[in-house]
Amino acid sequence: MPDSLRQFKADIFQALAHPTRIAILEFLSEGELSAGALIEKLGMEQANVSQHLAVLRAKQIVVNRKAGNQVFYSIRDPTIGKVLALMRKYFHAQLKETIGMLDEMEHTR
Amino acid sequence: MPDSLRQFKADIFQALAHPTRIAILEFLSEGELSAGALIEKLGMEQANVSQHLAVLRAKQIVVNRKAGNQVFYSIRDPTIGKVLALMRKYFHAQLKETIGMLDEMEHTR
DNA sequence: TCAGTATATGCGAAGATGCTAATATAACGG
DNA sequence: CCGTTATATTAGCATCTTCGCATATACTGA
Repeated sequence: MPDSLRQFKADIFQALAHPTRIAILEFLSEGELSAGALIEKLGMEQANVSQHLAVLRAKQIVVNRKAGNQVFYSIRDPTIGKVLALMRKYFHAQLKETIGMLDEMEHTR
Repeated sequence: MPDSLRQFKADIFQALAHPTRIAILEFLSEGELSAGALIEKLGMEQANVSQHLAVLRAKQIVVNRKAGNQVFYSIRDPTIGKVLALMRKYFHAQLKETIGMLDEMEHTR
């Protein structure tokens, strides 16, 4: 695989590599939301959220639609949602494994 | 979802957010490899590859096994491989969309 | 024990990222 | 046109990341 493809993937992962942006995508995975609605749900500075949205826009992970005064955001490709779902699964697997290890330690103590 | 979970996911994505580390994982997805083999396949500085491996180790994305002189690495959870496969699919979808746009521009020119 | 091979780690420079505060742009109602 | 609301952008600072270089550690065979 050419390095440019890997760079592309790395860029997408980089865009996902922030808790706030993950939160934004999780909210958006349930449907379109205005920037203001996101700001309220996240409870963060307006400028900060706007910057995170800019990152997601730059990588074309989200698209926006202007409606009068407001800007509505949505996830462009549902595959991104699947990636997040897989990560959830991954997290659970890791958690179970950790618990299993703790269990074993408990028994062999 | 609590923020700690999002932080966890973000940390994993951060670990994936580098072309070299993606290359490493792609090589490892075909099976266990020694650090030396990876260095050769990647054609990069030994110390650099070792640092990237350290990042992947820290997030427990890869595990290592010592065998005499060498250290063999492998992917701990195949879910990570699935995430990479999904990203490949995502890339193709994006590519197709871009080509489609170019096509349209061509026709309406 | 010593030389050689394989791998990891520490350090400093250069660049990227994320935050806050301030400011800019755009659309609306009056 | 004016003030207000919604959103984006800029600037400055602190922190993190990545790299190359040097060095450390660990194992092997003589």
